[in-house]
Amino acid sequence: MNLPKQISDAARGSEPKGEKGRLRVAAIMEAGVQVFTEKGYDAATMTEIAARSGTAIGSLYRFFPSKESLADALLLRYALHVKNGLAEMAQQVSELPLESVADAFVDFMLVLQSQRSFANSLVDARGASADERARFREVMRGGVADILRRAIPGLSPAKAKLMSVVLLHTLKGVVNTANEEPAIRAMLLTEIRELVRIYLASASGRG
Amino acid sequence: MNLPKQISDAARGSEPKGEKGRLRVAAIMEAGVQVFTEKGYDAATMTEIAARSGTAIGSLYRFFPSKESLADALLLRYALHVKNGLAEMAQQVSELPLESVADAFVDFMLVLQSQRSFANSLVDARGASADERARFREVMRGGVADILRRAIPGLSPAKAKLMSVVLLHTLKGVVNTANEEPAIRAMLLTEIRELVRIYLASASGRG
Amino acid sequence: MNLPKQISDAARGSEPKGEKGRLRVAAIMEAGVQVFTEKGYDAATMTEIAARSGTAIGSLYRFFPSKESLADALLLRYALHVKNGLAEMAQQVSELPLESVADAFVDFMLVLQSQRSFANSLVDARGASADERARFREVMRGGVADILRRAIPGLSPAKAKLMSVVLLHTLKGVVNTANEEPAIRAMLLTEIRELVRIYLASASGRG
Amino acid sequence: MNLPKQISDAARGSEPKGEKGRLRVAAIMEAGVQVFTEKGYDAATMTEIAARSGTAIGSLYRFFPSKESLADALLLRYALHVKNGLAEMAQQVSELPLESVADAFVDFMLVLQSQRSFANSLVDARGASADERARFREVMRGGVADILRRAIPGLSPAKAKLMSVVLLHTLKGVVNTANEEPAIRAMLLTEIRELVRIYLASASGRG
DNA sequence: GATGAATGAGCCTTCATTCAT
DNA sequence: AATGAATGAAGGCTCATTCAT
Repeated sequence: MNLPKQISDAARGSEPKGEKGRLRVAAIMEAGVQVFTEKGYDAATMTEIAARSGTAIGSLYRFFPSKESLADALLLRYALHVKNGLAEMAQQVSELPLESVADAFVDFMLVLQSQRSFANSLVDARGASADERARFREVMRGGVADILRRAIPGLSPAKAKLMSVVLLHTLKGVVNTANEEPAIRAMLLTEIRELVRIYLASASGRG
Repeated sequence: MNLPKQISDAARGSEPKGEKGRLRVAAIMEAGVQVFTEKGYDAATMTEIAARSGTAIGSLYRFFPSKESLADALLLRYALHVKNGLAEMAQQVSELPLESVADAFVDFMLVLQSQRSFANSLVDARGASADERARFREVMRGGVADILRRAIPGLSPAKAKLMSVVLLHTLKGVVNTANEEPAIRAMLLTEIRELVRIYLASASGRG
Repeated sequence: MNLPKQISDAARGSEPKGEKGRLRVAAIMEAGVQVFTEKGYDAATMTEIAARSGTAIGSLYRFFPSKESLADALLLRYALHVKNGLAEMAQQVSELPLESVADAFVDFMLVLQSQRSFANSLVDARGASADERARFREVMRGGVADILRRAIPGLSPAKAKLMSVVLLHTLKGVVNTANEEPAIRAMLLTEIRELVRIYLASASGRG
Repeated sequence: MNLPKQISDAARGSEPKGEKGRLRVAAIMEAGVQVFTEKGYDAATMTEIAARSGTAIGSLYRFFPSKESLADALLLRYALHVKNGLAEMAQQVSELPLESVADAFVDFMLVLQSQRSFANSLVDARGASADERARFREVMRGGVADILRRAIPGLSPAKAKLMSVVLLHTLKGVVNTANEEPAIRAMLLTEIRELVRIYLASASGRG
């Protein structure tokens, strides 16, 4: 796919050079996350990403042959990250009361947060390729749907999928609170927690 | 501010030229909405907006001295539009059962929809100025908060404001459903309606 | 096709602005011929062509939306020029002795000369679009074949076409002599004249 | 000059490394011919040439310190090759009827053909240095002139040189036929043979 | 000596904005 | 006031060449 060339090389074995390459890729990706987050996909420039990561523009293009490929890689990495997180959550969820599950969702978004808002720009602003964006959405929805079915026994797969879409959107609200003043933000988070809680409760009742 | 120059002129009195100017501004704004919606803020070009509105690029710049100012004006107009809609809703809301209020919110978003997604691009993609975006948010929140207080007697202003933020975000989900397949979309809307309903009900109970 | 936008505009009527545009297009094309000739298609830069024609790079792109389109336009113009020249020659040819026809061919190439070598770069170096290059070749061959049939009664169309290819190539040699020292060049031209002469004579005999 | 450094080294004596070096140089040159032929001088990249020859880019630059130097070396080698071919032809030519000499020229170009078109790119596209290109031309002309004097007794050196230029250009037409459809091509070749034949015959008569 | 990651000048192209007409 | 040609900064991207390992 759009994985950086170096990553696939590095996957085969990690010589000293691979090590340096990996560091560089990491630096670029970090810079990418930063710049995309700050400016949005279109306004972000490869030159700035290169500069911010201490890389020559040519080197950046060595690892990511296009702006889109960088966005894709970032999105993919993030998707993987989230997937793992959700998988973990899935394993603990069956033993948790529904309220805690709600909290877990919110907390999960809180943890992602910083890495998250850039994902929003890439997904919303058509930054990444259509494919990658679709994949991303699917991963998110699948992971959440899975948790929901464990948390709410008897929930049909279809219903879980539906809920995952709505829930995911609601949780996106958590990230958006980042722009509010701290005091307000805290209250907003509480409010969102409450909303998620009653959503799950309701579904549990209905289901 | 970023109001079109002609608008302030026109405010003073409407000579034939003012009339023509108003028409032209309207045409530009319509074209602006179209192009921003289709391409997003960054990818939209002033030249295309001018062409699409049958205006010379120079004239466009006479009315809107920068791309951002056009985005600002569009956002402002939209905010006003929404404000009115919400104000209308506010007047009917006190006599409605809470479920109907929930539906009204969703239906309202559905009505806005087309005009709405462009607003999202401008707000999310930093198309408009930070000021205008903030103003936009405030208008939305204020209007919704007002409705909430009427729909749910005893709701404190602060709580209403808080809820408006969360509710607004949830309702944004309505617009996003536009990308889903029709069958799925219908179910998603139902799901969102349900969520809004229980949210209001819960607030009513808690309040 | 790839005609400069301004040219088609100007074709409709020539207002003062059209006049300026035409001048500018002419300047650009002249600079294009120069630079393409000196450096070849690939090594030529749009920036230099712009500078050499006293045009801002943006303006250049207003008239010729891509490097290739400029090359195409240049080739087309040249093709038209040659076509006319050949058509003219065609009308005088039936009354001329074969030797004079041969000379006419060589002289014709001599006249074209300066404009010619750039055409060679564009055609040989894949500078222009494949279409335009094919069209160019066809025009040249058709024109020459036509002349041949008038000059050599009884020449079949197929044979004329064949001969036009060979003759055209031979005549290309005239242009190449431009790099030789004057004294040598004169003798080379005489030699080529002789070759063309005997080629025509032979064909006349054979035909 | 632009000879590969290793070649001069190798000239002194051939240690194992010299042997390996010579192989490598050969591989690079082969790849160079391929890539230059396929893409033309400008579009060819050193990286691809390196890859195609199984050589590290750094090594390529050890042998050929610049793209131009590689082109020069290729042209030189080709010139030598042609020189030998012409020398061979020269020895058989005195016993051949003039028609066969004409055919021999055409056949010779046919044989070179594949290696030839790359030379055209390098020479026409200014790929190689001006010096090397001049040298190349001289070699070709000298070789052909020599043959001409043997084939046509009494031909003055000056006249032979003159004819060689014209003849060489005509023969270049043989290579160009490669782009035509096979049926057409066959006829073109016949036509060229005929032209060369009468050219030689004429010179023989005149001489 | 071999390797290939790193470099950065420079290319083609776009587009917001200006200003002469 | 209207027009649209002109401008040039800036962006994404390529590739010849270098140099640390």
